Amino acid sequence: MSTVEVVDEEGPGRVERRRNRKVLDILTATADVLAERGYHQTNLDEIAERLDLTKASLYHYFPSKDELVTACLEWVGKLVNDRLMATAQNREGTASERLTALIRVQLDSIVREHPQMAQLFLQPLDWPESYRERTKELRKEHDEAFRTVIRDGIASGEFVVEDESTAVHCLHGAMNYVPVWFRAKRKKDYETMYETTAASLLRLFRPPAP
Amino acid sequence: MSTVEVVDEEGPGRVERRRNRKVLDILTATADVLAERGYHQTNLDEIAERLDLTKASLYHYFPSKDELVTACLEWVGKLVNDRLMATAQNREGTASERLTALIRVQLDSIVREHPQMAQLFLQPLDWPESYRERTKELRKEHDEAFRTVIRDGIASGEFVVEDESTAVHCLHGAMNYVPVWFRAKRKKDYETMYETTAASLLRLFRPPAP
Amino acid sequence: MSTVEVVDEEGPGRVERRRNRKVLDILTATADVLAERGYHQTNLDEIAERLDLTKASLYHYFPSKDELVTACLEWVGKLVNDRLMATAQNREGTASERLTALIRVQLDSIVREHPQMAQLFLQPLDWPESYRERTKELRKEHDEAFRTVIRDGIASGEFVVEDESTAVHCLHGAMNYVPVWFRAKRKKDYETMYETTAASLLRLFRPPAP
Amino acid sequence: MSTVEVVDEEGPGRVERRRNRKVLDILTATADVLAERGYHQTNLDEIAERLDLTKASLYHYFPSKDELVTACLEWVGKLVNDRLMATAQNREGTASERLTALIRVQLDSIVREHPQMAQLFLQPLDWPESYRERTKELRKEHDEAFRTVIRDGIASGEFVVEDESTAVHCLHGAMNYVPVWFRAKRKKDYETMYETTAASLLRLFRPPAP
DNA sequence: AATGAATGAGCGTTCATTCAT
DNA sequence: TATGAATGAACGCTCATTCAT
Repeated sequence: MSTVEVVDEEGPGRVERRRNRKVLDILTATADVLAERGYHQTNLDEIAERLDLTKASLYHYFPSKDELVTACLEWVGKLVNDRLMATAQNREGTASERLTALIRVQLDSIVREHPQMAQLFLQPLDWPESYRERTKELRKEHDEAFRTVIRDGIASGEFVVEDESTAVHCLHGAMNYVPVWFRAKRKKDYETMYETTAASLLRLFRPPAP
Repeated sequence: MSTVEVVDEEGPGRVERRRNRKVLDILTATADVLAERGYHQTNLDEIAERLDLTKASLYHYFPSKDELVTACLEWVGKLVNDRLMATAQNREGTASERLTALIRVQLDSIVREHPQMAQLFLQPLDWPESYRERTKELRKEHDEAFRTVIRDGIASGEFVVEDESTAVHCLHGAMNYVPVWFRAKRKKDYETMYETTAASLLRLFRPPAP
Repeated sequence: MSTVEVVDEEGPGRVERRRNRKVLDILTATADVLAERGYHQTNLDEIAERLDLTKASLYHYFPSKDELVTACLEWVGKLVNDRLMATAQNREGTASERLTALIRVQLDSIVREHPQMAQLFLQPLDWPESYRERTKELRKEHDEAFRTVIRDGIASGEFVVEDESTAVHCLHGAMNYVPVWFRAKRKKDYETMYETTAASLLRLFRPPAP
Repeated sequence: MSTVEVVDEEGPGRVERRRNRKVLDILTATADVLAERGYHQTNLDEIAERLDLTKASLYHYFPSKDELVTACLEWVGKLVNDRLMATAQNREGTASERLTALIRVQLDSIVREHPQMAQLFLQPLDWPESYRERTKELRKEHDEAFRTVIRDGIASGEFVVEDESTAVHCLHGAMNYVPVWFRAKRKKDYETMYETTAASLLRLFRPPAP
């Protein structure tokens, strides 16, 4: 029962496709509720209700609340990581341009697409311990996407940091905090925020004035 | 029952002093449990047990769990804000030196003194809505401590930012994220981390190389 | 839908034979799970899984869990009763020899062949009331097999009892208790246990020393 | 929180006495429901209802259903064992008289006083594994009460058995089965049944006629 | 005949809150 | 002031049963 594997919409049979579609629906609803209420105020009844299902039906797809939430985080995490990886591996442009692109992808993901994603990185104390382990790999991949570009920048002399890890952590902390303070009124606001925030954060890596 | 007012150890009568001392004990225990377990895994039984009290007794001092936690956050928040304010108002030294000092105070507070404080700023989704409002004032004060110095720096030309608010938010996000990734093994580690982190974050405000 | 009738492998048509074979498979699997887990820990999913079926498919053969379990008990009960009856009706040998044979058949059935059978007689309180009634006939037949021989023994003076019913109940209680305490390590152990237990229980009927 | 210790009605303070009395009430109600419905059909709501309590209130006295049931079995088991021990240690009379007394005590306990006690020894498969371990000590004590007298009888030549363990197991099996088949109509019936059953079972140990 | 999906009813457990003493 | 007792509301989870395909 591989419900926790990231879902592949291309199942062979009709039945599997139906099931996968349903799993996707459930993951989407779960992501929504998580985003609105947070983990502890997310209960299975609410998720089920949004899907016009009963709580018990969710257990046909996921064996527990924790597995459901984990699957949800892994699913969204994978989506984000894929975008980041694709962006990171594009070696055109300066390190600054590439890092800016990464920051924009990340901000777009956690602010607009999947507001709850930030939680994945913030790792609140009162989430079940299991999540930390289950999403370790995701966080590692995520980190690597950024480190790849940053190390390229350092190697080429375009970036200068006192301590790489510290700088990267500060970058992540600052990015993941954005959903807390940013509220868009118009669509244009997102773009402006991405621009300004990326410019600000780039300074963590660009050499300072003497 | 103005339990949410910050407690003043100097009450007029003997009885009130006794009560205030007890309230302080409760707040301390609450802060400890919050720091260890996080909000949702913090239950009144555990707080009471640490105080050799019963759950019911807590209700003589705080009318609800939310009030208790709020009072706790306000108490700790006040302590931090006071330290920050004192630091911010000391106008000796360059803006960089003063901002560095602020960052060190903040990191020391949320990493070493009151690990749960960071939650106050991260505002997890699944905390009761009320906290956000109740701690608004605290966050404003806190923000102002930093803004005071940063504006001085900008005014004097020592600091240069594209957007002040964005830079400040990034600073806060990065600082509050530190408890998530930093683990000290020796006492000395704190000092080193303060140093490196402050140096890193200062770049958000120092003029970049052309 | 006479699923509770004992299944006769010789159905007229091909289709019925197929069906009857399937019913037998289901009963066998049910008996296994009942024996391993006991009634309340037996769920339809587990039975279905062992048959490479789904829970829903079981409902094509039995209208409810209770009917399935009842049918299972009746099936196994019939098997045991048939063996007992055949043994009881063989009038060769002394009453002691014939009773010993019955005891061995019964022990062999409930300890080795169908460990769950004992439950049929122990009638645990928390089984649905219906079982008691549905298996009444079986218990009666079962009882009669033993009574036949015992009465013969009493009539011939070989057996002497204060109260026949009491002695028979004691016999049953003692036999059905064997699965609780007996654990075989080698095949030979069964034989030894049959021997010793039968010898012990025979005393309930043999005339005591004066 | 020693709720599982056998309750001592003599607590020092008034509060403790009140609590112990309540614990006893709960154990009694639990024993009743267990006796009527069996373990799996016993739910906390029913126990609570009989006590004019809510399910949640039970958790002030016992941390889980399993602990409650275990405590109940241990409580009743202790009562029976104490009676048995006292009877066994009285060395007056012949071994037959002493064993008869033990059998009467046991029958009285499981048929009249605590009908559910028999379950303790029958160890149904579908009870949680934990019970088997938790009540091991009780069963051992129980067994020893009988063995003491039986060994005395064997030593003095009054009893003769092929295999002591087998005989004792048969005795237990037969005794614990009594609640299944015996229904008293008048008070006198108990006495008659004790008499007849004890006489019958004694044969397991008395030397058989040659 | 077979099954995936769905569900209702039920259960054990947790916990903030209330109240009489 | 302190507390033991009690509780209602909620939640995660299980499972026999039903039904459309």
